[in-house]
Amino acid sequence: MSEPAVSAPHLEIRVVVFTLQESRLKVLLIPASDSQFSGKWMLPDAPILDCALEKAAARRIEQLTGVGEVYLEQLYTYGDPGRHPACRLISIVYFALIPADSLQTASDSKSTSRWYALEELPVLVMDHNEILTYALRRLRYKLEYTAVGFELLPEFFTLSELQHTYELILGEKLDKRNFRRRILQAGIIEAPPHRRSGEGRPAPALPLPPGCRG
Amino acid sequence: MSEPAVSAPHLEIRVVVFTLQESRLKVLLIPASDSQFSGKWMLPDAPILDCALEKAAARRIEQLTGVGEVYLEQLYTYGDPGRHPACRLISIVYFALIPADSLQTASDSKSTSRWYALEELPVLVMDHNEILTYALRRLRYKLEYTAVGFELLPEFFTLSELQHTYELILGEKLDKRNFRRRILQAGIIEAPPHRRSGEGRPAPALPLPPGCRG
DNA sequence: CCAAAAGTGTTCTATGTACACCCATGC
DNA sequence: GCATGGGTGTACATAGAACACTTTTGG
Repeated sequence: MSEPAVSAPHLEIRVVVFTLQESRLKVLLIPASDSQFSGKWMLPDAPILDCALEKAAARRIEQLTGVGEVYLEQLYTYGDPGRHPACRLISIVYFALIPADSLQTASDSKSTSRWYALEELPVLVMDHNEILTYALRRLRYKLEYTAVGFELLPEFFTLSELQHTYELILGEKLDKRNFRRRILQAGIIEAPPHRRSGEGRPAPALPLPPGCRG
Repeated sequence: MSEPAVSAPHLEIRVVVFTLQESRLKVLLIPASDSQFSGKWMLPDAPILDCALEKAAARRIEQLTGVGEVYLEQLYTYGDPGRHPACRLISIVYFALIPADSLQTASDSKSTSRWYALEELPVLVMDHNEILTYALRRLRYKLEYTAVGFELLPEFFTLSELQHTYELILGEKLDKRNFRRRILQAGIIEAPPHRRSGEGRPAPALPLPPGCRG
Protein backbone atom coordinates (compact mmCIF):
# COMPACT_ATOMS: atom_id res chain seq x y z
CA MET A 1 0.00 0.00 0.00
CA SER A 2 2.72 2.48 0.92
CA GLU A 3 5.68 1.02 -0.89
CA PRO A 4 8.46 3.42 -1.77
CA ALA A 5 8.46 4.51 -5.38
CA VAL A 6 11.63 2.61 -6.22
CA SER A 7 10.35 -0.92 -5.66
CA ALA A 8 8.85 -2.89 -8.51
CA PRO A 9 5.11 -2.62 -9.10
CA HIS A 10 3.01 -5.50 -7.90
CA LEU A 11 2.21 -7.99 -10.63
CA GLU A 12 -0.83 -10.25 -10.60
CA ILE A 13 -3.06 -12.34 -12.81
CA ARG A 14 -6.82 -11.88 -12.85
CA VAL A 15 -9.40 -14.04 -14.56
CA VAL A 16 -12.80 -13.21 -16.00
CA VAL A 17 -14.71 -16.48 -16.07
CA PHE A 18 -18.08 -16.68 -17.78
CA THR A 19 -20.65 -19.45 -17.72
CA LEU A 20 -24.34 -20.01 -18.43
CA GLN A 21 -26.66 -20.69 -15.54
CA GLU A 22 -30.43 -20.41 -15.38
CA SER A 23 -30.46 -18.92 -18.86
CA ARG A 24 -28.18 -16.14 -17.83
CA LEU A 25 -24.62 -15.22 -18.51
CA LYS A 26 -22.75 -15.23 -15.23
CA VAL A 27 -19.32 -14.26 -14.07
CA LEU A 28 -17.26 -15.71 -11.25
CA LEU A 29 -16.34 -13.34 -8.42
CA ILE A 30 -14.70 -13.59 -5.03
CA PRO A 31 -15.06 -11.30 -2.03
CA ALA A 32 -12.40 -8.60 -1.81
CA SER A 33 -9.66 -9.59 0.58
CA ASP A 34 -8.24 -6.13 1.19
CA SER A 35 -9.85 -4.46 4.20
CA GLN A 36 -10.22 -1.13 2.43
CA PHE A 37 -12.46 -2.87 -0.08
CA SER A 38 -14.52 -4.84 2.41
CA GLY A 39 -17.97 -5.67 1.17
CA LYS A 40 -16.91 -5.36 -2.43
CA TRP A 41 -16.23 -8.20 -4.83
CA MET A 42 -13.49 -8.76 -7.34
CA LEU A 43 -12.31 -10.86 -10.22
CA PRO A 44 -10.39 -13.88 -8.94
CA ASP A 45 -6.64 -13.46 -8.86
CA ALA A 46 -3.91 -16.00 -9.41
CA PRO A 47 -0.42 -15.76 -7.99
CA ILE A 48 2.47 -15.37 -10.40
CA LEU A 49 4.95 -18.05 -9.47
CA ASP A 50 6.95 -18.71 -12.58
CA CYS A 51 6.31 -17.02 -15.88
CA ALA A 52 3.72 -19.52 -17.12
CA LEU A 53 0.92 -17.03 -17.19
CA GLU A 54 -1.74 -19.01 -18.96
CA LYS A 55 -1.07 -22.08 -16.89
CA ALA A 56 -1.39 -20.06 -13.70
CA ALA A 57 -4.75 -18.72 -14.83
CA ALA A 58 -5.96 -22.19 -15.76
CA ARG A 59 -4.86 -23.61 -12.43
CA ARG A 60 -6.74 -20.96 -10.54
CA ILE A 61 -9.87 -21.53 -12.57
CA GLU A 62 -9.68 -25.24 -11.88
CA GLN A 63 -9.30 -24.50 -8.18
CA LEU A 64 -12.40 -22.37 -8.18
CA THR A 65 -14.66 -24.32 -10.50
CA GLY A 66 -13.33 -27.85 -10.63
CA VAL A 67 -13.15 -27.62 -14.40
CA GLY A 68 -9.77 -28.40 -15.90
CA GLU A 69 -9.95 -27.82 -19.61
CA VAL A 70 -11.55 -24.50 -20.38
CA TYR A 71 -11.49 -22.02 -23.18
CA LEU A 72 -8.90 -19.48 -22.11
CA GLU A 73 -7.35 -16.48 -23.75
CA GLN A 74 -5.48 -13.41 -22.69
CA LEU A 75 -7.66 -10.34 -22.43
CA TYR A 76 -5.39 -7.40 -21.66
CA THR A 77 -2.71 -6.20 -19.31
CA TYR A 78 -3.83 -3.33 -17.14
CA GLY A 79 -1.17 -1.06 -15.76
CA ASP A 80 -1.79 2.52 -14.97
CA PRO A 81 -1.36 4.80 -12.00
CA GLY A 82 -4.80 5.64 -10.74
CA ARG A 83 -6.07 2.10 -10.92
CA HIS A 84 -5.33 1.64 -7.26
CA PRO A 85 -5.17 4.59 -4.87
CA ALA A 86 -1.86 3.72 -3.27
CA CYS A 87 -0.39 0.67 -4.85
CA ARG A 88 1.38 0.41 -8.16
CA LEU A 89 -0.31 -2.56 -9.68
CA ILE A 90 -0.13 -4.44 -12.95
CA SER A 91 -2.83 -6.98 -13.75
CA ILE A 92 -2.50 -9.47 -16.56
CA VAL A 93 -6.09 -10.47 -17.23
CA TYR A 94 -7.33 -13.71 -18.79
CA PHE A 95 -10.74 -14.52 -20.02
CA ALA A 96 -12.38 -17.97 -19.80
CA LEU A 97 -15.58 -19.75 -20.78
CA ILE A 98 -16.95 -22.72 -18.91
CA PRO A 99 -19.61 -25.08 -20.28
CA ALA A 100 -22.91 -24.86 -18.51
CA ASP A 101 -23.04 -28.50 -17.45
CA SER A 102 -19.54 -29.00 -16.14
CA LEU A 103 -20.02 -26.97 -13.00
CA GLN A 104 -22.35 -29.24 -11.05
CA THR A 105 -19.37 -31.11 -9.69
CA ALA A 106 -17.28 -28.86 -7.50
CA SER A 107 -18.26 -25.25 -7.45
CA ASP A 108 -19.64 -23.52 -4.40
CA SER A 109 -18.50 -25.90 -1.71
CA LYS A 110 -15.07 -25.02 -0.39
CA SER A 111 -14.43 -21.55 -1.77
CA THR A 112 -16.22 -18.28 -1.18
CA SER A 113 -16.49 -17.56 -4.87
CA ARG A 114 -19.91 -16.90 -6.36
CA TRP A 115 -21.49 -16.69 -9.78
CA TYR A 116 -23.19 -13.39 -10.50
CA ALA A 117 -25.49 -12.66 -13.38
CA LEU A 118 -24.27 -9.66 -15.32
CA GLU A 119 -27.47 -7.78 -14.60
CA GLU A 120 -27.07 -8.23 -10.86
CA LEU A 121 -23.46 -7.45 -10.24
CA PRO A 122 -22.31 -6.42 -6.80
CA VAL A 123 -19.95 -3.50 -6.31
CA LEU A 124 -16.52 -4.39 -7.63
CA VAL A 125 -13.13 -3.13 -6.51
CA MET A 126 -11.02 -0.72 -8.49
CA ASP A 127 -11.41 -0.96 -12.25
CA HIS A 128 -12.78 -4.48 -12.26
CA ASN A 129 -16.04 -3.26 -13.66
CA GLU A 130 -14.32 -1.84 -16.71
CA ILE A 131 -12.33 -5.02 -17.11
CA LEU A 132 -15.50 -7.04 -17.01
CA THR A 133 -17.16 -4.76 -19.53
CA TYR A 134 -14.24 -5.15 -21.83
CA ALA A 135 -14.34 -8.92 -21.46
CA LEU A 136 -18.00 -8.93 -22.40
CA ARG A 137 -17.26 -6.77 -25.41
CA ARG A 138 -14.56 -9.21 -26.47
CA LEU A 139 -16.92 -12.13 -26.02
CA ARG A 140 -19.62 -10.49 -28.13
CA TYR A 141 -17.13 -9.54 -30.74
CA LYS A 142 -15.69 -13.02 -30.98
CA LEU A 143 -19.14 -14.54 -31.30
CA GLU A 144 -19.51 -12.78 -34.62
CA TYR A 145 -16.52 -14.28 -36.30
CA THR A 146 -15.53 -17.37 -34.36
CA ALA A 147 -17.08 -20.32 -32.63
CA VAL A 148 -16.67 -19.37 -28.99
CA GLY A 149 -20.38 -19.86 -28.35
CA PHE A 150 -19.76 -23.60 -28.14
CA GLU A 151 -17.46 -23.21 -25.23
CA LEU A 152 -20.38 -22.36 -23.01
CA LEU A 153 -22.42 -25.40 -24.02
CA PRO A 154 -22.18 -29.08 -23.11
CA GLU A 155 -20.73 -31.58 -25.52
CA PHE A 156 -24.02 -32.16 -27.29
CA PHE A 157 -26.42 -29.39 -28.03
CA THR A 158 -29.03 -28.42 -30.54
CA LEU A 159 -28.68 -25.52 -32.87
CA SER A 160 -31.51 -23.90 -30.99
CA GLU A 161 -29.57 -24.07 -27.77
CA LEU A 162 -26.60 -22.53 -29.51
CA GLN A 163 -28.82 -19.82 -30.85
CA HIS A 164 -30.28 -19.12 -27.43
CA THR A 165 -26.76 -18.77 -26.12
CA TYR A 166 -25.92 -16.29 -28.83
CA GLU A 167 -29.07 -14.32 -28.18
CA LEU A 168 -28.38 -14.25 -24.50
CA ILE A 169 -24.88 -12.92 -24.92
CA LEU A 170 -25.60 -10.49 -27.72
CA GLY A 171 -28.77 -9.31 -26.08
CA GLU A 172 -30.80 -9.49 -29.27
CA LYS A 173 -33.04 -11.93 -31.03
CA LEU A 174 -31.63 -13.72 -34.07
CA ASP A 175 -33.40 -15.21 -37.06
CA LYS A 176 -33.60 -18.97 -36.76
CA ARG A 177 -32.97 -19.86 -40.40
CA ASN A 178 -30.27 -17.32 -40.98
CA PHE A 179 -28.53 -18.43 -37.84
CA ARG A 180 -28.61 -22.07 -38.91
CA ARG A 181 -27.22 -21.27 -42.30
CA ARG A 182 -24.53 -19.02 -40.99
CA ILE A 183 -23.27 -21.51 -38.45
CA LEU A 184 -23.41 -24.49 -40.78
CA GLN A 185 -21.83 -22.86 -43.81
CA ALA A 186 -19.17 -21.30 -41.64
CA GLY A 187 -17.92 -24.85 -41.33
CA ILE A 188 -17.82 -24.43 -37.60
CA ILE A 189 -20.12 -27.40 -37.20
CA GLU A 190 -19.78 -30.09 -39.82
CA ALA A 191 -23.28 -31.50 -39.45
CA PRO A 192 -26.14 -31.13 -37.02
CA PRO A 193 -24.10 -32.28 -34.03
CA HIS A 194 -26.84 -34.11 -32.24
CA ARG A 195 -30.51 -34.47 -32.78
CA ARG A 196 -32.13 -34.97 -29.48
CA SER A 197 -35.48 -36.03 -30.91
CA GLY A 198 -37.40 -36.37 -34.15
CA GLU A 199 -38.36 -33.64 -36.51
CA GLY A 200 -40.92 -31.95 -34.36
CA ARG A 201 -40.66 -30.44 -30.97
CA PRO A 202 -38.16 -32.22 -28.77
CA ALA A 203 -38.45 -32.55 -25.04
CA PRO A 204 -37.24 -29.41 -23.33
CA ALA A 205 -33.83 -29.90 -21.78
CA LEU A 206 -34.57 -27.95 -18.64
CA PRO A 207 -38.13 -27.74 -17.36
CA LEU A 208 -38.23 -24.04 -16.63
CA PRO A 209 -40.97 -22.13 -14.85
CA PRO A 210 -43.50 -21.04 -17.46
CA GLY A 211 -42.72 -17.36 -16.91
CA CYS A 212 -39.22 -17.68 -18.28
CA ARG A 213 -38.65 -16.00 -21.57
CA GLY A 214 -36.70 -18.11 -23.92
CA MET B 1 20.07 -15.82 -15.42
CA SER B 2 20.38 -18.26 -12.56
CA GLU B 3 17.85 -16.80 -10.20
CA PRO B 4 16.39 -19.17 -7.66
CA ALA B 5 12.90 -20.35 -8.51
CA VAL B 6 11.30 -18.43 -5.66
CA SER B 7 12.09 -14.91 -6.82
CA ALA B 8 9.60 -13.01 -8.95
CA PRO B 9 9.95 -13.33 -12.72
CA HIS B 10 11.57 -10.43 -14.53
CA LEU B 11 9.10 -8.02 -16.01
CA GLU B 12 9.84 -5.79 -18.98
CA ILE B 13 8.21 -3.76 -21.71
CA ARG B 14 9.09 -4.27 -25.36
CA VAL B 15 8.04 -2.18 -28.32
CA VAL B 16 7.48 -3.08 -31.95
CA VAL B 17 7.83 0.16 -33.88
CA PHE B 18 6.99 0.28 -37.56
CA THR B 19 7.62 3.01 -40.09
CA LEU B 20 7.83 3.50 -43.84
CA GLN B 21 11.21 4.22 -45.39
CA GLU B 22 12.28 3.90 -49.00
CA SER B 23 8.93 2.34 -49.87
CA ARG B 24 9.43 -0.39 -47.36
CA LEU B 25 7.89 -1.27 -44.05
CA LYS B 26 10.63 -1.19 -41.45
CA VAL B 27 10.93 -2.08 -37.81
CA LEU B 28 13.12 -0.55 -35.15
CA LEU B 29 15.69 -2.87 -33.53
CA ILE B 30 18.56 -2.52 -31.12
CA PRO B 31 21.60 -4.76 -30.70
CA ALA B 32 21.21 -7.43 -28.02
CA SER B 33 22.85 -6.37 -24.79
CA ASP B 34 23.13 -9.80 -23.20
CA SER B 35 26.49 -11.44 -24.03
CA GLN B 36 24.91 -14.79 -24.76
CA PHE B 37 22.97 -13.15 -27.56
CA SER B 38 25.87 -11.15 -28.97
CA GLY B 39 25.50 -10.35 -32.64
CA LYS B 40 21.76 -10.73 -32.48
CA TRP B 41 19.22 -7.93 -32.45
CA MET B 42 16.11 -7.39 -30.42
CA LEU B 43 13.00 -5.30 -30.02
CA PRO B 44 13.73 -2.25 -27.90
CA ASP B 45 12.89 -2.62 -24.23
CA ALA B 46 11.65 -0.06 -21.76
CA PRO B 47 12.20 -0.22 -18.03
CA ILE B 48 9.16 -0.64 -15.81
CA LEU B 49 9.42 2.09 -13.22
CA ASP B 50 5.91 2.73 -12.06
CA CYS B 51 2.87 0.97 -13.46
CA ALA B 52 2.27 3.43 -16.30
CA LEU B 53 2.91 0.87 -19.00
CA GLU B 54 1.81 2.79 -22.05
CA LYS B 55 3.61 5.91 -20.94
CA ALA B 56 6.80 3.95 -20.45
CA ALA B 57 6.55 2.53 -23.94
CA ALA B 58 5.88 5.98 -25.41
CA ARG B 59 8.83 7.47 -23.56
CA ARG B 60 11.17 4.84 -24.87
CA ILE B 61 9.96 5.33 -28.41
CA GLU B 62 10.53 9.05 -28.14
CA GLN B 63 14.03 8.40 -26.83
CA LEU B 64 14.83 6.21 -29.82
CA THR B 65 13.10 8.10 -32.60
CA GLY B 66 12.59 11.64 -31.39
CA VAL B 67 8.89 11.34 -32.12
CA GLY B 68 6.61 12.12 -29.22
CA GLU B 69 3.06 11.47 -30.30
CA VAL B 70 2.75 8.13 -31.98
CA TYR B 71 0.05 5.59 -32.56
CA LEU B 72 0.49 3.11 -29.75
CA GLU B 73 -1.43 0.09 -28.60
CA GLN B 74 -0.80 -2.92 -26.47
CA LEU B 75 0.05 -6.00 -28.47
CA TYR B 76 0.25 -8.91 -26.04
CA THR B 77 1.90 -10.03 -22.86
CA TYR B 78 4.31 -12.86 -23.36
CA GLY B 79 5.03 -15.07 -20.39
CA ASP B 80 6.02 -18.65 -20.75
CA PRO B 81 8.83 -20.86 -19.56
CA GLY B 82 10.88 -21.73 -22.60
CA ARG B 83 10.98 -18.19 -23.94
CA HIS B 84 14.33 -17.67 -22.34
CA PRO B 85 16.67 -20.58 -21.53
CA ALA B 86 17.40 -19.63 -17.94
CA CYS B 87 15.47 -16.56 -16.98
CA ARG B 88 11.83 -16.35 -16.04
CA LEU B 89 10.72 -13.45 -18.13
CA ILE B 90 7.46 -11.63 -18.77
CA SER B 91 7.31 -9.14 -21.62
CA ILE B 92 4.47 -6.69 -22.05
CA VAL B 93 4.69 -5.75 -25.69
CA TYR B 94 3.44 -2.56 -27.32
CA PHE B 95 3.05 -1.81 -30.94
CA ALA B 96 3.60 1.61 -32.55
CA LEU B 97 3.41 3.33 -35.92
CA ILE B 98 5.52 6.31 -36.85
CA PRO B 99 4.80 8.61 -39.80
CA ALA B 100 7.33 8.38 -42.55
CA ASP B 101 8.32 12.03 -42.49
CA SER B 102 8.71 12.60 -38.78
CA LEU B 103 11.92 10.63 -38.46
CA GLN B 104 14.30 12.90 -40.35
CA THR B 105 14.94 14.85 -37.19
CA ALA B 106 16.57 12.66 -34.59
CA SER B 107 16.92 9.04 -35.45
CA ASP B 108 20.25 7.30 -35.95
CA SER B 109 22.55 9.75 -34.25
CA LYS B 110 22.99 8.97 -30.59
CA SER B 111 21.54 5.48 -30.20
CA THR B 112 22.59 2.20 -31.73
CA SER B 113 19.10 1.41 -32.88
CA ARG B 114 18.49 0.67 -36.54
CA TRP B 115 15.57 0.39 -38.91
CA TYR B 116 15.34 -2.94 -40.68
CA ALA B 117 13.13 -3.77 -43.59
CA LEU B 118 10.98 -6.79 -42.83
CA GLU B 119 12.49 -8.68 -45.74
CA GLU B 120 16.00 -8.14 -44.44
CA LEU B 121 15.76 -8.87 -40.77
CA PRO B 122 18.84 -9.82 -38.80
CA VAL B 123 18.77 -12.71 -36.34
CA LEU B 124 16.64 -11.80 -33.35
CA VAL B 125 16.91 -13.00 -29.77
CA MET B 126 14.49 -15.41 -28.15
CA ASP B 127 10.95 -15.24 -29.47
CA HIS B 128 11.23 -11.73 -30.86
CA ASN B 129 10.69 -13.04 -34.35
CA GLU B 130 7.32 -14.49 -33.38
CA ILE B 131 6.40 -11.29 -31.61
CA LEU B 132 7.25 -9.30 -34.69
CA THR B 133 5.26 -11.66 -36.88
CA TYR B 134 2.29 -11.27 -34.61
CA ALA B 135 2.62 -7.49 -34.68
CA LEU B 136 2.60 -7.55 -38.45
CA ARG B 137 -0.47 -9.76 -38.44
CA ARG B 138 -2.19 -7.31 -36.14
CA LEU B 139 -1.22 -4.41 -38.37
CA ARG B 140 -2.56 -6.14 -41.47
CA TYR B 141 -5.69 -7.10 -39.69
CA LYS B 142 -6.33 -3.60 -38.42
CA LEU B 143 -5.83 -2.14 -41.88
CA GLU B 144 -8.92 -3.96 -43.00
CA TYR B 145 -11.31 -2.47 -40.53
CA THR B 146 -9.72 0.69 -39.17
CA ALA B 147 -7.70 3.65 -40.32
CA VAL B 148 -4.27 2.76 -38.99
CA GLY B 149 -2.74 3.23 -42.44
CA PHE B 150 -2.76 6.98 -41.85
CA GLU B 151 -0.49 6.68 -38.90
CA LEU B 152 2.39 5.83 -41.17
CA LEU B 153 1.87 8.81 -43.46
CA PRO B 154 2.65 12.52 -43.11
CA GLU B 155 -0.10 15.00 -42.35
CA PHE B 156 -1.01 15.48 -45.99
CA PHE B 157 -1.11 12.67 -48.44
CA THR B 158 -2.91 11.59 -51.56
CA LEU B 159 -5.23 8.67 -51.74
CA SER B 160 -2.68 7.03 -53.98
CA GLU B 161 -0.03 7.30 -51.30
CA LEU B 162 -2.40 5.78 -48.82
CA GLN B 163 -3.13 3.00 -51.24
CA HIS B 164 0.56 2.35 -51.80
CA THR B 165 0.97 2.09 -48.06
CA TYR B 166 -1.82 -0.43 -47.86
CA GLU B 167 -0.38 -2.44 -50.73
CA LEU B 168 3.03 -2.41 -49.15
CA ILE B 169 1.79 -3.71 -45.83
CA LEU B 170 -0.71 -6.19 -47.17
CA GLY B 171 1.69 -7.39 -49.84
CA GLU B 172 -0.92 -7.34 -52.58
CA LYS B 173 -2.15 -4.97 -55.24
CA LEU B 174 -5.46 -3.22 -54.64
CA ASP B 175 -7.97 -1.84 -57.08
CA LYS B 176 -7.71 1.94 -57.30
CA ARG B 177 -11.39 2.74 -57.59
CA ASN B 178 -12.58 0.24 -55.06
CA PHE B 179 -9.97 1.46 -52.64
CA ARG B 180 -11.04 5.07 -53.07
CA ARG B 181 -14.66 4.24 -52.52
CA ARG B 182 -14.00 2.04 -49.54
CA ILE B 183 -11.88 4.63 -47.76
CA LEU B 184 -14.16 7.54 -48.52
CA GLN B 185 -17.43 5.88 -47.68
CA ALA B 186 -15.96 4.40 -44.52
CA GLY B 187 -16.00 7.99 -43.35
CA ILE B 188 -12.38 7.66 -42.35
CA ILE B 189 -11.51 10.58 -44.58
CA GLU B 190 -14.16 13.24 -44.97
CA ALA B 191 -12.97 14.56 -48.32
CA PRO B 192 -9.89 14.22 -50.47
CA PRO B 193 -7.52 15.49 -47.81
CA HIS B 194 -5.09 17.23 -50.08
CA ARG B 195 -4.71 17.50 -53.77
CA ARG B 196 -1.11 18.05 -54.55
CA SER B 197 -1.66 18.98 -58.18
CA GLY B 198 -4.28 19.16 -60.90
CA GLU B 199 -6.25 16.31 -62.33
CA GLY B 200 -3.45 14.56 -64.12
CA ARG B 201 -0.22 13.13 -62.93
CA PRO B 202 1.22 15.03 -60.01
CA ALA B 203 4.90 15.55 -59.43
CA PRO B 204 6.44 12.50 -57.79
CA ALA B 205 7.00 13.04 -54.10
CA LEU B 206 10.31 11.21 -53.99
CA PRO B 207 12.38 10.91 -57.14
CA LEU B 208 13.18 7.21 -56.94
CA PRO B 209 15.64 5.29 -59.08
CA PRO B 210 13.81 3.97 -62.14
CA GLY B 211 14.21 0.34 -61.07
CA CYS B 212 11.95 0.72 -58.06
CA ARG B 213 8.63 -1.00 -58.33
CA GLY B 214 5.78 1.25 -57.25
C1' DC C 1 5.74 12.53 -77.92
C1' DC C 2 5.84 8.96 -74.91
C1' DA C 3 5.88 6.79 -70.38
C1' DA C 4 3.96 7.05 -65.86
C1' DA C 5 0.64 8.08 -62.55
C1' DA C 6 -4.12 10.14 -61.24
C1' DG C 7 -8.73 10.30 -61.58
C1' DT C 8 -13.53 8.46 -62.56
C1' DG C 9 -18.66 4.53 -62.96
C1' DT C 10 -20.85 0.50 -63.98
C1' DT C 11 -21.80 -4.44 -63.93
C1' DC C 12 -21.80 -8.64 -61.70
C1' DT C 13 -21.44 -11.65 -57.78
C1' DA C 14 -21.76 -12.92 -53.08
C1' DT C 15 -23.25 -12.12 -48.76
C1' DG C 16 -26.59 -10.84 -45.40
C1' DT C 17 -31.38 -9.87 -44.17
C1' DA C 18 -36.39 -10.33 -43.91
C1' DC C 19 -40.11 -13.32 -43.79
C1' DA C 20 -44.31 -17.73 -43.13
C1' DC C 21 -45.63 -22.36 -42.72
C1' DC C 22 -45.77 -27.36 -41.15
C1' DC C 23 -44.79 -30.89 -37.67
C1' DA C 24 -44.13 -33.26 -33.34
C1' DT C 25 -44.59 -33.19 -28.54
C1' DG C 26 -46.22 -31.82 -23.63
C1' DC C 27 -49.89 -30.52 -21.07
C1' DG D 1 -56.64 -30.34 -29.14
C1' DC D 2 -54.02 -26.59 -28.40
C1' DA D 3 -50.00 -24.08 -27.22
C1' DT D 4 -45.03 -24.38 -27.64
C1' DG D 5 -40.96 -24.97 -29.88
C1' DG D 6 -38.25 -27.29 -33.91
C1' DG D 7 -37.38 -27.46 -38.44
C1' DT D 8 -37.20 -25.72 -43.44
C1' DG D 9 -36.51 -22.12 -48.47
C1' DT D 10 -37.01 -17.93 -51.13
C1' DA D 11 -36.94 -13.00 -52.48
C1' DC D 12 -34.68 -8.68 -51.77
C1' DA D 13 -31.09 -5.37 -50.54
C1' DT D 14 -26.52 -4.30 -49.68
C1' DA D 15 -21.60 -4.73 -49.98
C1' DG D 16 -17.60 -6.24 -52.38
C1' DA D 17 -15.00 -7.43 -56.73
C1' DA D 18 -13.82 -6.94 -61.58
C1' DC D 19 -12.92 -4.00 -65.18
C1' DA D 20 -11.06 0.48 -69.23
C1' DC D 21 -10.35 4.97 -70.59
C1' DT D 22 -8.96 9.94 -70.21
C1' DT D 23 -5.88 13.53 -68.40
C1' DT D 24 -1.59 15.63 -67.06
C1' DT D 25 3.14 16.05 -66.40
C1' DG D 26 8.35 14.80 -66.61
C1' DG D 27 11.88 13.46 -69.40
